[in-house]
Amino acid sequence: MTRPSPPSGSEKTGPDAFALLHRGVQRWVWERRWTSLRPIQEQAIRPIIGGDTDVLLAAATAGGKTEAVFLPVCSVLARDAEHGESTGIQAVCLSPLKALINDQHTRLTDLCARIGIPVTAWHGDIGVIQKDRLREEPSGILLITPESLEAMFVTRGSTVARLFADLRYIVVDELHAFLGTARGAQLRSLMHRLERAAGHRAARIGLSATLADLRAAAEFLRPGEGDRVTILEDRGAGKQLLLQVRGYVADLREDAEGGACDAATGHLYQVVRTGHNMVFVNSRAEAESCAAALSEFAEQDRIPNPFTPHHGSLSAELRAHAEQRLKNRSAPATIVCTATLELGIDVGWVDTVVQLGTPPTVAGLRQRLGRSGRGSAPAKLYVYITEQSLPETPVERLRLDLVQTVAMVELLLRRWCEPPDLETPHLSTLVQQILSVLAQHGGASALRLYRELCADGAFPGVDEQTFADLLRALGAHGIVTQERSGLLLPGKVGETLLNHYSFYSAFDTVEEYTIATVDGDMGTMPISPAVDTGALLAFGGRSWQVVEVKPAERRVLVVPARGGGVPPGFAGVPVPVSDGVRQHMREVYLGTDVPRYLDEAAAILLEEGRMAFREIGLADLHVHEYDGETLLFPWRGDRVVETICHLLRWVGIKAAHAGALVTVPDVPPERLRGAVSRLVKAGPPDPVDLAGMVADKRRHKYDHYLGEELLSRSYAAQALDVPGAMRFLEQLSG
DNA sequence: GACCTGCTGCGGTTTG
Repeated sequence: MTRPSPPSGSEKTGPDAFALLHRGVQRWVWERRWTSLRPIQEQAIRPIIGGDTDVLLAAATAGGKTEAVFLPVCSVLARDAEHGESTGIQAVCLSPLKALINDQHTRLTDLCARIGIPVTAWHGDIGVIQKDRLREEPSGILLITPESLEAMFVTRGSTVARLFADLRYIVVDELHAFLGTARGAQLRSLMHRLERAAGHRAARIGLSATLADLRAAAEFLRPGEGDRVTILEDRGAGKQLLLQVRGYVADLREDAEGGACDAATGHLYQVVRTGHNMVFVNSRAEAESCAAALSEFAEQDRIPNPFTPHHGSLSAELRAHAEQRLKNRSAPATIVCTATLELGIDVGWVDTVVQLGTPPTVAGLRQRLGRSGRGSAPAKLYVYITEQSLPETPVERLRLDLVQTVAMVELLLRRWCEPPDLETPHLSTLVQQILSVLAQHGGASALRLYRELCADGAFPGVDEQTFADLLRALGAHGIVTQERSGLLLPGKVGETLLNHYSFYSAFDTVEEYTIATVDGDMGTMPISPAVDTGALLAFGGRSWQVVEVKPAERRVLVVPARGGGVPPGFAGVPVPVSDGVRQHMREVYLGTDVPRYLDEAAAILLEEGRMAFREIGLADLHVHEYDGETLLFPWRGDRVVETICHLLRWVGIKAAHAGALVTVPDVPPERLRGAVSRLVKAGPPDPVDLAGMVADKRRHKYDHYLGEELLSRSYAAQALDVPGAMRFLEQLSG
């Protein structure tokens, strides 16, 4: 066969970056007939082969990140193998999804087989045979979830040091998915514990979507040394974006199925009835009802139904089937999905991305948009916003959904996105990690625990005093117990937690029913609200009738029905709106220009919102009286708004958080101002005291073992912003 | 009205 000339180098990396790759790896690249490596792939070779620096690689989905990491990693491993130097797993790749691991396993197997490096995929669906094989002969590359790695520490702690003795690289896939989350705190701790078990540092390599603050991501990757991480970014060629925000009005009070909703769905149908498209919605119920509504249009048109719902309550099989339909280019296919398809699961390029309703976050909107634009074709995004007809209340007149959407699109175009909270210690996850370390070593001293978990910043911000307080609280709850020698062991409750498989995840989930048909399980639904025999359900894009509920087995049996199903009552918590978005909403109200990406109806809605903003007098005031209630408009994120409510309650005023605003019943503006002035004069309470007043402070899996004092401190740090709230109250009183 | 993610070990039954 003919050999194309090797890919050429760029100025920045020198002409011989490709030459640094192992011969077997070079051969594999030639066989792929790649005419050149992408810039980020070339830039990554030198620092990764050098092995003496951590690397953060940021590029859009399908930007070739996986190869950028594994061409050099495999080169190093292949050379080691030739010198017979390795006796253990040399590279661990931590990934947030099982589907991504399967994907990567397929992609890497061919390259690695070529150079004789074993690749092992390891997660809950992988059989015990493959796992045993790796435990007996540890070597090569391990692709694993944080939860499975956690399980390895807990159930076979004594073997970890041997398995990872030769560890050179820790790769984190989709790093942005971990930032600022419980799972992220766990991941950080696991990386730290891996290096401690190995007895040396490994080069950490993070793969991320392009995010606004890559320095913050670097700091997450190597706490305390983020400024020494090598950052490689491929911002792409600045792909052209075709964007339209479409406005609709619907009278929600009279008929939820009203005419304007149909108008929006009717237009949407015309946009997505052909080609390959993704419609993102903000809830699982909406994914079901929207897919059903679109399917009805298809039925009326007598065309094969191209619409499939996709969300987290559907079984893995049904989801894989939907993904397969979208990938298959021979027939039109449109998937109606929630955030499940934001992460990097490969569904190929799609023609058009649609967002129904306000996007959840700017970062999420960017991820969703990134799915569109095949090759050099422009990315195409439609956003549909439905506001109420005949608005009466200030909230209705302000057209908040549309204005929030405009603010988010503007921020997206400026490359801004929500900053993750990386500073606050995640005490719930620290509880999990304490138990895990005790299981790993069969007990440990308090000092060893502190060194292993908190030193070097795996849990930044946890000082020795806080750690001691935490251990005391855990002792009081039977999570840990102390021997006379001082050795800490899991307590009775701790043992129970450790012995159940649900221990390995850092996040919490509620128990659910499995929805079962004669052909197999379709997915899950909440146990509450209760479902009765005979009820009609819309699920997986079809209608079903419940024939039996088996509470003991946690199963609901269903049979196909002819239609009329309603989506199950999925439970959920709101996604908080960030400070940056709310502050920019105020700018949008104060502005006068009408963005070109608004259709006529959306432009009218924006003008209506701006007019209401001026009429209510919000340009100068942040307070308004309506229908016996005083309304406050802080134009700040949900965290600040929530804190304002707590501060008002602190001085005896009943205040409620309602989206962007605070409502205060039965207190006229003047009296409220007086109370706020006194609060400002007296100065704010200690945030921990303020938190102490909050009835239910539990937010994370193990929060209820923290004890009142630590829980208040944790809540104050994570959920409150007292300085931010005081700034608004000072404006109000001033 | 409101996202997503993950999971061991063992005992039992069935099948070739």
